[in-house]
Amino acid sequence: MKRNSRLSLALHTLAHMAGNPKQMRTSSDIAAHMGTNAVVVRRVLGRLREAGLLKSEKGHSGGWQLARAPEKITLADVYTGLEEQLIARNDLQEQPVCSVEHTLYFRIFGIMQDMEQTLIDKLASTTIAEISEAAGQVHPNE
Amino acid sequence: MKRNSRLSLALHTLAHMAGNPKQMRTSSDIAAHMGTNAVVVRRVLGRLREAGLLKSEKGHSGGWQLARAPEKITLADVYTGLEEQLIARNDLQEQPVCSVEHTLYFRIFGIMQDMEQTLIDKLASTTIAEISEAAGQVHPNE
DNA sequence: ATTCACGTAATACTTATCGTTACATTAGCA
DNA sequence: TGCTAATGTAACGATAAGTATTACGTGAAT
Repeated sequence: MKRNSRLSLALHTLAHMAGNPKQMRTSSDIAAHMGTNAVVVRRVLGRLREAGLLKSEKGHSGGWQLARAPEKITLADVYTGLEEQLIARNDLQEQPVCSVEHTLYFRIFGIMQDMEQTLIDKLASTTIAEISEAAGQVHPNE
Repeated sequence: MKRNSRLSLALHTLAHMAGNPKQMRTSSDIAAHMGTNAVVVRRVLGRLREAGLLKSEKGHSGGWQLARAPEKITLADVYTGLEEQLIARNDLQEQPVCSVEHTLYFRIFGIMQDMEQTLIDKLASTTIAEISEAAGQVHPNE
């Protein structure tokens, strides 16, 4: 078990979808490809649906699809859609009383905020369509 | 309990030490101030001793001290001394077979490596002496 | 010698994440 | 209308990382 594999799972799945946006994929099929469980897939992709990146349909012939063109979905969209906060997570406890800790808190907090934004900027420069193309489409149906 | 409080603990402790470098501090006293256990303190500070930032002495009147002037210890020294890898940790599994995953892996890996270096650069611009001064030395003996 | 401090192994505790099961809901299809 | 296949979610268990605690060995000062 890895810590925080949600982003990998999401990016990997959407990059595949970018290779064939029309195709409807079930959480079960996706889970098999990713080596995990269908419920886990639905949990992760559910967040991206709320973020407007994916559509899901219930019932027979239901499943998952991109909600918009893969050229218009960046890696940053996926990252922020998951509300990950990989860097600037607030385990920098509550407001400290000690003046040294207080000073450190704000210095580090500021740096982490900058870093978080830098990461998003870097991720924003690549779309899932580019990933799909770069991968060479070895499996055009996936 | 917080996840990865080692860096906070280390920075906080060293910033205090910067305010009065001559003073010898016991892991017990430090632990009391930080709200943790003496063994935890020794574990964390032990890494910084190996990194050459601290000296420790056993026996009566033993304890911990900075190994060099606080003006010559940056936040980056502390970070790298702990070998933290806050960002670029390798929970990006082994070499993937799937071409899409492979492509993603290298793209993300490259970004994370850049981020890690960026973080170190940012931390390197501040010394623990500066933190101590900015904190206003409310408690000159700590 | 005794005491005080570090060094470290072993173990338990806590928390986040992931995996699994179970069941309700919804939509197509015969 | 029932059956099947899919999502949506709650509940619970399993695992791993981090931290806390206990215990004991070692070294140095008094």
